[in-house]
Amino acid sequence: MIDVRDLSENPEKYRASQKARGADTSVVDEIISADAARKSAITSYEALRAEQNLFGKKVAQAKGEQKQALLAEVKELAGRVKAASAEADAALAAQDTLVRNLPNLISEGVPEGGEDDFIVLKTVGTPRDFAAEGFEPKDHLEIGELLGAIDVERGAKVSGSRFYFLKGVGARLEIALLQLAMDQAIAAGFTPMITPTLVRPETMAGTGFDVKHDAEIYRLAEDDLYLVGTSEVALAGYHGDEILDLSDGPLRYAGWSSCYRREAGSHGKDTRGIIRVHQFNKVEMFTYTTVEEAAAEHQRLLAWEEEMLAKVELPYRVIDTAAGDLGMSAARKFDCEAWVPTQGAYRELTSTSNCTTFQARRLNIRERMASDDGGKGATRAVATLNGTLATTRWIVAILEHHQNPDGSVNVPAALRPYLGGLEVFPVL
RNA sequence: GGAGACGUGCCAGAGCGGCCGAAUGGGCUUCACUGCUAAUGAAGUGUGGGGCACAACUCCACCGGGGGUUCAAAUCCCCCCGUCUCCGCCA
Repeated sequence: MIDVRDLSENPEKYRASQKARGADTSVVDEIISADAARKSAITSYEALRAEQNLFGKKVAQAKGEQKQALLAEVKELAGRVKAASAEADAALAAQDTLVRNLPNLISEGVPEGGEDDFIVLKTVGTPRDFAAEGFEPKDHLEIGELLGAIDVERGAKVSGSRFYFLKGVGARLEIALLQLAMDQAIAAGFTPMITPTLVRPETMAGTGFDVKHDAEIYRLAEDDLYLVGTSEVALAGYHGDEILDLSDGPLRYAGWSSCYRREAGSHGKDTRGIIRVHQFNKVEMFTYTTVEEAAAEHQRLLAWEEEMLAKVELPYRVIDTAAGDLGMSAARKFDCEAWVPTQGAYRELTSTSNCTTFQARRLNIRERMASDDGGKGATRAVATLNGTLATTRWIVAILEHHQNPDGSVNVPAALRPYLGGLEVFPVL
């Protein structure tokens, strides 16, 4: 949720942001007028209420006939108070709906345009030249089957399309990868967390997902619970309705969880293998910090993602996502995309977003400010950020990039300690 | 799933439907006293929003959340959420 006061004072800024997203700019003015309506409704309610309170005191003190007379008089006032209260509630709800649907203000420097208008910030490593090596690379599914690592047929049999089994070295690789990620996060000072994967609608909504309309979300209507697409949701909700002390620096959590996505709008896309699946595992970094620190923390999260990519020895590039392709809650987003040889393309392996105060406002997460006189200072919304450290999809790039002509796969050195020293995944 | 108890400020814990934003104790902050610490004494100590000079003062909202009854609700009624105890069931 954005800051309505800031919006009222700097509407141009928000119009520009909406325009950059390719979204409707008129909602900005709608919010401003809704805010004015809200204020005037509340003011008249409060005035009436004050009058009623004053009357109430008189009623309490009066006796007998006098009391009866006062009661008759105040009854009429009570009716007006009730009407004013209803009006104020309606105005508040109207404004709230508008504000909740307005995406976050994009940061300065975010590229304009849509999905294809990202800017490549850098490219690290070089894709392997399989032609020069004299063999045709196999895709991750073919390799996965040769290694007995991935079984999508039985995944489909048991659960449907886009489900799979990781088996043998496939299962081991996933565990190793996530452990490596977790250990890196812990070394960097993150608190490791295993999070709930079913959350309440308020938590989902607070994180910036539209519980009612988002086609990506699995719902358990019977229980009014929602399967998370990332542990970010649970980690953002973790400190909901709390006042944090950030005087010792940011609060950093590394969440390990399964993630669930309906992939409703992606029929026919990435249907082969495990690039795009309904369920996968992920280690996610999540930071609560101050608004001033948020941009620097965003760079740190990106650096940690790159550190992880370096450990598994993959060539990748970093992109700065264009405004039109940002999610509801992100003010800026960087993705790391690894080279997938058989696709001849870079594919997203990590994504880190700076959500500024957007989630914190919805979830009511504030920090205590220092005060001059040693007492308690005021509070204000914190900034939240998130970033991927490893996911099941990484297996795709690892298998393809580190493959040998016979289909066996070399294990990156950093993963070996987690695999009992195994250096090669052999063909069965 | 069944039965019951409870949910108040940083914590503990009171609170006849009006004088309760809320007793009391602890904690915390400031001051005083003390060679230091401790102890003691005094004062202060919720959050958000509005008026106003972001002062004094004052108004509104908030006693798990949401509705309702009433001139008036922390206090009565209903629903939901949560915690605890007992029973059942299943890991």
